[in-house]
Amino acid sequence: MAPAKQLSPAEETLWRATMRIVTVLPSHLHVDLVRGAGLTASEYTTLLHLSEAPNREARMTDLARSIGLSASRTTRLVDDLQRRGLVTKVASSSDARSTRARTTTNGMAKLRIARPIHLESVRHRVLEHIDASSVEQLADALSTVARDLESSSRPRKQWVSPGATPPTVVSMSKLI
Amino acid sequence: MAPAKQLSPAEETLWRATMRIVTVLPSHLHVDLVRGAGLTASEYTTLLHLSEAPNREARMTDLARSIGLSASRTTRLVDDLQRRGLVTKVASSSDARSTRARTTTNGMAKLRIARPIHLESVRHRVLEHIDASSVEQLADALSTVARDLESSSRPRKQWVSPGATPPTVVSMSKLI
DNA sequence: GAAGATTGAGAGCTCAATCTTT
DNA sequence: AAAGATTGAGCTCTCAATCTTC
Repeated sequence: MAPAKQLSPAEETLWRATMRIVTVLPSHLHVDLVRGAGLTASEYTTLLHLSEAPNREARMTDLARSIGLSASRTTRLVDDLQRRGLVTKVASSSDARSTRARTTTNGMAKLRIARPIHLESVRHRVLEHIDASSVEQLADALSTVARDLESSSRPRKQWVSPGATPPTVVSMSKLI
Repeated sequence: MAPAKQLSPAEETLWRATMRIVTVLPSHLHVDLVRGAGLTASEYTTLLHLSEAPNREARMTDLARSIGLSASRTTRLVDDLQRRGLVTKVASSSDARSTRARTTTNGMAKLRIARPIHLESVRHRVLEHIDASSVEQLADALSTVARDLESSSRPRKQWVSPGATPPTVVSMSKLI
């Protein structure tokens, strides 16, 4: 465990930019989507993942993992989408413990409306501001970071500090 | 308004990596900080910004803007830090409307403990996985994106869809 | 009236505890 | 026991409304 070196100037620049993007981008995309299509980011992602799954359906647990939310949040999210007619929950035929979520025709229609709105948002907020010639190398570099991030220890359970165990809710406002 | 072109393969790769980073990185950094130093990401950022400000203090409104949180959230955050002795609130001498937050000696000490822990986290989670030769160009590209993100219309107020106005809370779970 | 700060209400999310089925 | 899903409690955060001072 080295004694935590300072960041080099280039690293510091990179880091501040990263933090700013990580902080600000999600809310932009979210708002664009809510305004344009009446879907939250989580709802859009849920519908998108289901739409790409075999038979347009998935187990709750698998869905939770792929959209990156907790099981409990996924339950409430899907229940809400069901109330709005965009998704249905069906009992699994092979395992009575599990529930499967499936997109309805309305859900697919909603997604077809939302998709171009979101793509436009992605272009407008990010892609337009990247030089076309550097897209490829950027894709490479960030893919590596993303992959290694996945494999690094998941930040769950277990606590090192003594005493109480504060809950792990994340916010992140411009950590530098 | 063009009819929303699809993403090219390279763009799609870049986009998925971006979304994965934006989704996963904050929670990693947050947890590393909470475990290692007993500060949330927002608390750390607050202390850091105050520590860099003239006289280690700032108006609540200015602080809110620089840490990227709402005024109300900042109020409650600072109140909590004050309860823990890391910050004090002082009345402004020039404008009776405004309150200024100032870090205490304890707050500075806490920050000195947290800083190397956070830097180690940043290196471990991100910088280590980037080739040294590409840090500079990455810094350039992301800085441009970050800058343009700042200047693009802030996603506040005003609604286009008819009827109710859903609140704008963001989550973002792997939007693709 | 507008700006600065706070309070009230409520959304999104997580963890821990629980219930059912394997 | 362990896995899948849900419920209860509680945190972070935002918007809208309010209060005070300019």
